[in-house]
Amino acid sequence: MTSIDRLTGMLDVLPEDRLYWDMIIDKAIDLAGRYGFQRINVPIIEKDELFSRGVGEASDFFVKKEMYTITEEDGNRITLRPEFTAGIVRAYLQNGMVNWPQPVKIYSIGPVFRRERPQAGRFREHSQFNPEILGTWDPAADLEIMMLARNLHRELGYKNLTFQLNSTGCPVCKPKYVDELKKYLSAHQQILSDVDKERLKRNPLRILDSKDESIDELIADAPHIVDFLCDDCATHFADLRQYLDELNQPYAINFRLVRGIDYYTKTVFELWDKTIGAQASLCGGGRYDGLAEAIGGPQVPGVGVGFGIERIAIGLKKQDIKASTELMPSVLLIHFGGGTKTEALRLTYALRENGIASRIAFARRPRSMRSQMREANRHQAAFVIIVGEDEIAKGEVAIRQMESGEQSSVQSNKAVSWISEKLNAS
RNA sequence: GUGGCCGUAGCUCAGAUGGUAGAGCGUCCGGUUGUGGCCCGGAAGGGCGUGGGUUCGAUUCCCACCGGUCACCCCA
Repeated sequence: MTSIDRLTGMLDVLPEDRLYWDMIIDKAIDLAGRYGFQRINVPIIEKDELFSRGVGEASDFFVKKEMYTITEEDGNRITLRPEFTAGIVRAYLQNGMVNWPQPVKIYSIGPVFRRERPQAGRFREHSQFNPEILGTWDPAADLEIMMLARNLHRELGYKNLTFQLNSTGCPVCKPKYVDELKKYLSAHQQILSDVDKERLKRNPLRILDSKDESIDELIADAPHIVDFLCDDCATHFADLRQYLDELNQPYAINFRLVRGIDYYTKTVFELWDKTIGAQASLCGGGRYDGLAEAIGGPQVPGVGVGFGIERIAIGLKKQDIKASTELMPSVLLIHFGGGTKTEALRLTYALRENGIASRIAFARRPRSMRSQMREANRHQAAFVIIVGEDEIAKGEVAIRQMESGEQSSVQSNKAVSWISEKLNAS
C-alpha cells in the first residue's frame, strides 16, 4: 500500500505499455533518420520569456495558467516546457545553426508539461516526438513534415488516417480575416453559447472549432480564411496542395482547423484518430515563420510537428495492433547456497558476458528445487542451469531445456558454449 | 477552472434495511529425500479514499474534501 500517490495527470508507464513506447520511438528514430533529421536534446526547463514571447502571451498556456512556472530566489522565472518548438528554435539561434547548411532538420523526443485537467488521451506530462525543418520557405518542407507524420503512423500499422489541412495566413493577411470573422460572428452573437461569446472576445478563431453543433450552419456560412490569404500565403498553400495531389496523398481541407499556439503561419495540419476520445489529434503541426524573430533572432522560417506518444500508443491498442512481446531467451541459475551459489553467480556473469540473458534465483537462504523451478517457469526461462553439490563434485552442471524438459549433464566450463550452440541452432 | 459518473485487498469485483469484511486472479510458502507448467493445501495482504456529522455503534446514512474517470475548455 503506497501512501504517496502519483501527481494528478502523471503516468507510470509499466513494462507492458513500455513495449508500445519502444515500438513508436524506434520507428520515429528510424523514419527521422531516413528523412535526414538529426536528433538533439534541449532542456526541459527554459526561461519563462521563451514561452511568453515564443508561444505567445495570448495563448491559453498563459491566460489559463497552464504552465508549470517557478520563481527562483533571485526572481528569475523558469518554466517546464509546455511544447518543444520554442526550445528547438532557441537552440538553433543560440548554437549558430543559421551558419549550418540550410535547412537544418532536427528533432527531439521527450516530455512536455501542461497543467490541464486530465482526460482520455490527455495528461499533464506527455511525451512528444518533435521534428522541425528550419531555414526554408519551400512548401516542399511542409510536405516533408506531413509525409513524415503520415508515414510514421502508416508504418506502425495505422489505418484510414486523413490529414486535416488548413492555412492560417500570416501577419499580412490573417488580421483582416480575423476582423471579418469577428464582424460576422458579432452580428449573430445571440445564437452563440456562453463559451463561444467569451471566445469571440478573446480569440474569435477558436469559435471555428467549437463543439457546439447548433452553430455548424453559422460557421459554414462564415468567411473562410482561404478567401483572405495574401498572394504569398495563397501561393504557398496552392503549391503544397499541388504536391500532395501529385503524390496521391489524400487530405481534407478543414477551414475550421485552428491551432491554439500563436506562432503558426501559413500551413497548419493535424492527424486525427477519433477512437481515442475527444482528444483525437495524434499529431499537430505547421509552419511558424515568425517564431525566431519573436524570441529575438533573425527571421528564420520553420515548419514542424509534434506527435503525442501516449495517444499513438492508445490508438495502436484500440486497433489491436500488438507491440512485440518477444523476450530474449533466458537462463535461470538454480543453486542451493554455499559453494553452489558462488558457482552459480560465476556462471551467471559468464553467460551475460557472452550475450546470453540470464538471472540467478535470489535467496538469502537455500530454497527448494521446486520453488526455484517454479520461478524459472514464471519468468519463462528457456534454460535452467542447476548447480548442486553433486554436480560441483563432478565439475558439471545440469542444464534443463524448459520447453522439452530435456536435461543434460555438461562440464561446468562448457556450459556457456553449450547454451550458445543450442540458441544458435534454434 | 466548470460539470456528469465513480472510490471495498496488487487486479476484477461481492457484501450487510447501520453491529467494525469476503471471493476469484495474482504473490509467497508447502504437497517426504534436488526438478517447472495442471492440481491440492496454507500464508501474507484491507482500520472498506480522507475528515467531519447523525447514532449506543458507520465501511453501509448525511456533508465536505481528496483522488480516479469522462466531457467542456484547451491541446499531442
